[in-house]
Amino acid sequence: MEQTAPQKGTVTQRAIEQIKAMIGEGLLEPGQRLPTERDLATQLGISRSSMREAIRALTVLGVLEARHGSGIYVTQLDAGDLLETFGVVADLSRGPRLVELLEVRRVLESTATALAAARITPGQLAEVELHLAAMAATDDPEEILSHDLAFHRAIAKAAGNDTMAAILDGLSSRTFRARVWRGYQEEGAFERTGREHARIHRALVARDPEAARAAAAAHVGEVEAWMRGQLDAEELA
Amino acid sequence: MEQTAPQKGTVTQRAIEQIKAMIGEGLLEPGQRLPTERDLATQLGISRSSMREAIRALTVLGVLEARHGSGIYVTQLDAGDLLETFGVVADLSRGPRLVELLEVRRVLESTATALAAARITPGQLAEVELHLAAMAATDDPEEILSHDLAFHRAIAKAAGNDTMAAILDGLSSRTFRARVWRGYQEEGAFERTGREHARIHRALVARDPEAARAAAAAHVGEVEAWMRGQLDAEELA
DNA sequence: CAAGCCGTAGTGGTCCGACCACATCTCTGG
DNA sequence: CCAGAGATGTGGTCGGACCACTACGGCTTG
Repeated sequence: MEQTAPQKGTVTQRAIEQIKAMIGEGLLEPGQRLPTERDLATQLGISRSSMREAIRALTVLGVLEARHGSGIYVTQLDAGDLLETFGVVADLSRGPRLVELLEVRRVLESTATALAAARITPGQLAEVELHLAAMAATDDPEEILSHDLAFHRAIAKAAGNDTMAAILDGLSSRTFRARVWRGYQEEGAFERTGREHARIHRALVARDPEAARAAAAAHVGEVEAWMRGQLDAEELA
Repeated sequence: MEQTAPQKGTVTQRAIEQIKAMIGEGLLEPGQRLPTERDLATQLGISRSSMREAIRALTVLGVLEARHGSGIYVTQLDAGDLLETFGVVADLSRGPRLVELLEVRRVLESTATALAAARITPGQLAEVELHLAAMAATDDPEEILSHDLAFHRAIAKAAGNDTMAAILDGLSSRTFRARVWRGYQEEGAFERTGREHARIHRALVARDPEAARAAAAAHVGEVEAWMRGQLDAEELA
């Protein structure tokens, strides 16, 4: 009698689409609490198991958030929430795709750095300098990695485009970065990296977008070139 | 006794990480078939329900693919597979974030178009021209939309960076594009769009990367400006 | 002998009902 | 008035049953 959906795909898939549609149509606002799993399952006419799978799917996509004992909530739908999954791409990529990833990062990072040079506030600049100093003050690779990430993240944030910053964040996921640094440090590339960071910093201080763009592009380009070299070496082996 | 994992997070979450790790470490190759859900659940010491949720999660991430009656397989892990989820970002974004999305797209699309101008093959150029002609030959908005998407997709593909192409694809998801076109056509912007496409095409034929970059940036920039105008109008209302 | 049909075993898909772990509110006792 | 103990409701996990579909093999048939 009530034939709302004409049977396409699995029930779970349908449930995912329906909830997504509800959010898209504004029926569910960011931060809002959803009915319980049991109620939702009843409403959509499916079992709780299937509903749970749908919820799990939307959870990993950063659309929903399940709090044990409390309920299911729509996330803020921030760029960061939705783009968190981007990290798995970097983690699971290998070979030629790593170069492609770096190519994309070079394009975005140089643009973001240029924008940051024009827009960065004194407070944001101070944070950038903090990470820069921290990197120079230690020899612990783990710590350097952390501040390297934070350094670029702070710059991306200062560019004023959260979406771009979130993508860059995913493009530089921790495990991805760690893989690069591991082989990187054996070639005594720390000094050169430090110089490149300093160059980027100078451009930000000078509020020179063109210089910032060039410095950032060169910085990522170095890693890119190194990665290409690694791939060629592997091929010969 | 055998305390392999020291209880962190939910069981399902752990299962997701474990399978992801297996793939990351090369224990599971692209295209390979996994054990059955029942066996996997036993191996990881969890129930089938939890295992199914983990599989569902990795499925929506484009890492695994479940074929009813056949088994579970690792995808090719292509950029397209992994970045399919990117579309939901575009679908669920609203307001200012749409502008940010277009800003990212402008940066990437202009770069991709420039690369395409340098690398495009005659065959690829022919496909681009096919969609260009198809757009000019019809008045059906639906069909124009399809060929508009295909036009840009073909160019991105010709740039030779599949990852970048996949991101651009997500950035121009169908529903996102449809929303723009709907209001766009009321302002008789078809002609201008046509001219912009022609300009891009000329640059490709001339194999002029700089011209291609400029044309693509201007093209996306137009949409960007229109979107900004829409937002301002909404604010006043 | 070869080609096609068909049955069967095995797989993912769905459902159910029970119980556990945790968060939150309420009610009690000081 | 407040702190703590309990009750309630929520998501998390489990086990088992059955359905829908695929793939494979043997069987029939030409």
